[in-house]
Amino acid sequence: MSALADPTRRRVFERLKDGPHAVTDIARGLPVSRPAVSQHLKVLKEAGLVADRPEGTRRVYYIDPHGLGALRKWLDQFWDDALAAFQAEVERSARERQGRTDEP
Amino acid sequence: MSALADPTRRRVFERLKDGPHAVTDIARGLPVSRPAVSQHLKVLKEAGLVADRPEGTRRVYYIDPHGLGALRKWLDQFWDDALAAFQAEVERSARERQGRTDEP
DNA sequence: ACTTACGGTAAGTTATGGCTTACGGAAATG
DNA sequence: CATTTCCGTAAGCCATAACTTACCGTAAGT
Repeated sequence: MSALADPTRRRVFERLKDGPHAVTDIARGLPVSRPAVSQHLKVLKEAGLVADRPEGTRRVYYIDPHGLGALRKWLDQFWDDALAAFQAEVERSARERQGRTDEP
Repeated sequence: MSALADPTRRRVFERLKDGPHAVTDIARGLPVSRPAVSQHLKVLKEAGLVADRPEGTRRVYYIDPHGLGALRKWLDQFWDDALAAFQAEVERSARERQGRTDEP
């Protein structure tokens, strides 16, 4: 999750959304150097968000659905809990407002 | 998204998962000072992930379902696109392997 | 075999951001 | 009105991380 913090790294990641790309190809259009992109890809790979395969002299990177799925699962769980707490709070708030109509 | 990068800030956020809490209450149990928690809450608020209301002399923070929903939506969209690209790639790869059985 | 293209890694610099201490303002309490 | 509690903000420090340049290994083309 902290792997997607940096804006540039997110751009690298989003660049892979439409399919596999080589490193130089990814770096094209980004305001940073190619080694910087390599370093970002390393972080994304360690986070399990991307994978890579050699293809001749170049290295093709693509999104790893496994890591992205884990992130989605975490967020969904969080969403369920938070929503439940939120609704409970709304009800509690309503009950409190109701009880206060005849207090001071 | 980059708002949830820092581990401490995630702990602050997760602390609100079960309902609203005041600042001092949140800081209790965390290894950082209260002002640090305030700063984290400021970031989370600017990201639209939490909201707050004054309650006497204290300030109660709670998760904003709207911001969290937006994040979830973004991730779901990303998931769909990435998965589609991944499956297309798998098919392309299979087709390539098939075509290569009688080449060289 | 020589050359060229591609990409990972090292070293060093700079910038970003998280933390602390210190201070000031607003609301309840007496 | 004085005091206390709660919280946000400012200033400064320090660790981390993002970026660049330079270098080296590897695979393809000629």
